[in-house]
Formats: sequence, structure tokens, C-alpha cells
Amino acid sequence: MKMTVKEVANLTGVSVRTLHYYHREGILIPCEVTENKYRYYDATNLEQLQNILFLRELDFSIQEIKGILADPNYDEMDSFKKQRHLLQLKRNRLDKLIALLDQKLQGEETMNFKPFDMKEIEENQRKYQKETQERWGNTDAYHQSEQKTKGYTPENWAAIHNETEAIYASFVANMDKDTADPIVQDLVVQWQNNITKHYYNCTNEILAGLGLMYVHDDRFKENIDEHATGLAQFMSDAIGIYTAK
Amino acid sequence: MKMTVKEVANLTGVSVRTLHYYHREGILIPCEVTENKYRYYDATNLEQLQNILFLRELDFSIQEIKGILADPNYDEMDSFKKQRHLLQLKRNRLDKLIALLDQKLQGEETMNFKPFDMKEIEENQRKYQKETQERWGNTDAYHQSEQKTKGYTPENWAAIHNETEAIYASFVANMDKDTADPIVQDLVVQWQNNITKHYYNCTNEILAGLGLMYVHDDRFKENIDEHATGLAQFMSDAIGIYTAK
DNA sequence: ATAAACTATTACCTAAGGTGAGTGTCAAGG
DNA sequence: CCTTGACACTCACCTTAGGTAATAGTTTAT
Repeated sequence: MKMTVKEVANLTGVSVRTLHYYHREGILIPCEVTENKYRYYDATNLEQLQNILFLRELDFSIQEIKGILADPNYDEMDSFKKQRHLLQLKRNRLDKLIALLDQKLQGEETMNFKPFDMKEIEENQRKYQKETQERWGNTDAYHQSEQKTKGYTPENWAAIHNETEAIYASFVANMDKDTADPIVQDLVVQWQNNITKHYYNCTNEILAGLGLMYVHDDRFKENIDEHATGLAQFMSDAIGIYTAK
Repeated sequence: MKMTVKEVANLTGVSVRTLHYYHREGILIPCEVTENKYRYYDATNLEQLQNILFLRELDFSIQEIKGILADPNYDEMDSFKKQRHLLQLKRNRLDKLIALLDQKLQGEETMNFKPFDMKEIEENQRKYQKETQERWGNTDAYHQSEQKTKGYTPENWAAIHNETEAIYASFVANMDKDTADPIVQDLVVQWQNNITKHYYNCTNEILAGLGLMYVHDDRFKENIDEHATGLAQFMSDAIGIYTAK
């Protein structure tokens, strides 16, 4: 069920250009990019796109959307609830504007500007964002990551992806060894460097935190275990030993 | 009841920069601009601003808003009715999005993109615009005017205003003469040239149409008669004689 | 084999203001 | 009369979320 850009565009109503843009911005990365740079999208991509459209509807900027969706503790249902609330606020605002218009249709000379006000909505948007940022725990890391990833091109993303996958592969290839084995410990260092290089300064403390998340956060765990069952636990253990020193 | 930019900004929630911008774009011209370029707004300006905010809410561009508000046959009540309809469409759309979100909250895996669709709303916006453009009668003139006035700066507007007022004053000064008097007829020519120079190619046919509007369209009539009671009729008659030749 | 219909990248363009620098103006209090 | 803080002005550059070519490679169907 791979879909081309055009097919996605037709199905969803977003333009091809927008898909290109979302790719470059790193908020919707096609499941497959062939050698000749053709983009192909799958069902997961479509779901992500739907999420993006919801957030866009709520007037979040693309950068903000990136932050929300990249949140390691992102809770879809919780997010939907907040989105619902924001949509309701917007509807209330429209209701007030319609009411004001009705007054004017009655011939009332009303000089009212409150219905145009966006303060309440903006306040809730900020609240939403603040919560996700707090969940990132380390705001410094979050901001660094935001800054760094801002300018990444699709080529950059592809390179990062390859590099990351290579380290994953090495981990898988050494899963029979002890987690304290120097080879495995070196992979942990590579992993840490990879994060620092591409996202944010990954200190030992943060690395320790990540190690714990890899087993306790299902989103992370599932992702990692796709490379090999048990990999998440293995990496987490290896990181634990490394950071304990 | 003159208000400064800041006061208007505080009252309406619109930024000072936006007021500057609306001035330069010619969609909200302060009732008074002092020698040192300070802007002062009155109640009429506020009403106009409210209209602008309504139209902005409906996603009309500033240029489109200019076209709508400059429509010589602009009917406020009719406009409100259409605005109401558009706002309702927007609300319906929000309702659908909320419903979709509710489905997702129920855990349904729905891959629906229709609620994001803007086609219906855009279609109605086009309909709205088309109607006002048609009322301009001469679409060529409308477009010329749109193009020309696009680049006008506040200084341009002030100059045009002065020039126009000067002709009005001359008309007033000669209201005791016959409308066929060469002096009056020359003012008609100046009037025609003024329009051609600043707005669009004002042919004799169009001028004749304007002459009729000056007495039949209350918006025009009131505006003109502010300079002197009976001026609208006087100008209309003079134009009638000129274009009859 | 060729045309139609895709795909890609690059690069420039837009709307509706935001932001900041530098400067002029006004009202109030000392 | 002077100063000071709040306000006013313009100028000029910046931003977002893509739109719109132009140019060129690819796929697919005939």
C-alpha cells in the first residue's frame, strides 16, 4: 500500500509542494525514499499527516508541531483531548462572532470588539505547548535539538537515518556478547556521540535517562525492538553499565 | 472623540503596526492626520475597522477587503448576511473536525480527510467576491483601480485626497452658475481626469454612470453633500450635460 | 520508441504584519 | 523652562507556509 506524492495529495487534499515541505522540515518523512528520490508513503505516514492537519488547524506553527510530535512521551489520546478543547474554544469564538453579526443584522449599533479576541485561545495553545516541553524534561536539550534540526535537508535526514541504523545493526550483531563487553560499551559511546552530533549535547545524565526510557516508554521500546526483539532491553542495560561508571 | 493609534489598539485588540499597515493599504484611513503625521481615529473609523475584522475573519485578503469595502453599491446588511453564512460554514467545518476527533477518542481508526477540506468555504468566498465585482459593473475599471491603488503610499493618498477636495471646493464655489457654464463643465473634465489618473480609465460612459450614482446611491450622495447640500445633484446634472454631448 | 504523466530540485515570490533602530512630539511634574 | 517617560513616526529588514515557474530525470502505456 505504498502511495506516491500525488496519490497522497489527492487523497488528503494537501498539495504536493506541502508534502515536500513537510519532508524537508522533518515532520512527515516518507516511509521510503528510493534512489531516484521518489517519496513513498504508507498508512503510518497518513496517520501522522492527519495528526499534523489537526495541529495545523489549531494554528500551531510547523516548528511547534515538530516539537509536539517529537515529544518522547507523546500521548495520542491526551493530545486529542486537548485538541478537542482547543477546537471547542474556536467554535465558541465563532458563535460569538455570529451572535455579534446577528445583533448588527437587527440594526443594533454595537461597537464590540471582544468576539475578535484571540487571547483565550492563544493562552490554551501556550498551555498545550508548555506541557509538551516540560515532558521533554530537559528544556536545554529540547531547544538545542530544535535549533539543530531546523536547517536539516532531506539529505541530512537520510544521512542521519543511515548512521543511526548502522549503529543499531552493530548492536544487533553483538547482542550475544555481554553488555559490559568493550565492543558493546563502545557502541554506547557511538550512540551518545550520534545524538550529540545531530540533536543536542547528550550528557551522561541524559543518556542514563534515555536508557531508562528505552524500556519503560512503549513508544521507544516498540521502535527499537523492531530491529530485534530484546534490543531495547539490551541497549538499556549497556547504557546503564556505561553511565554507572 | 478622537483616538490615537494606541487607544484604538487597546480598544480593539489590533496592533499599532496593523493600523499603520491598514492605512498604507488604504483600507482604514484615519479621519485626521496631523501635520506631524499623527493618526487620529473617530467612531466611523472604528465601524470600518469592525467591518474589516469581520472580513479578515472570513479569510479575505486585504486586497479583497479593499475591493469589497470600496464597492460603490456596498450594502452593509446584505454583506452581513453573507458573512453570517460564511461563518456558519466555518462552524460546521469545526463541528465535523470535533466529531472526527471524538471518533478517534473512541479508539476508532478512521482515516478520514474530508473534514479538513476547505472547498465549500472557498467556493462561497469566491461567490461573495464575484458578486461585489459584478456590482462594480465594469470589471476592467475595477481591476485597473485595484492595480493602481495597490502601490499607493499614505502620501499618495493624502495628495489624492487634497486634489479631490480642491475640485469639490471649486464645484461648491460655482454652484450659483448654470451646470452648462463652461467653468462648471471644465470642472467635470478635471473630475474625470482625476479619476482616470488615480483609479481607472474613466470613459464618458462610466462617468455618466457615476453621475447617476451620485444622486441615486445614498452612500455617494451623503458623502458628496457633506461639502454642500445639493452638491451631489449639481455635479450629477453637470456630468449629465457633459456626457450628453 | 515515444508521449503523457509523473517525479525531482532549485530558486525566486508572496501576504500580513513583527521587530528593532533611530528620531520626533507631547503632557506632566519639578 | 527643563526634563523625562510615554507615545508617535518612518525605514528597513525578517518571518511563515507554502505557490509558482523552470528545468530535468523517470515511469508507464501504448
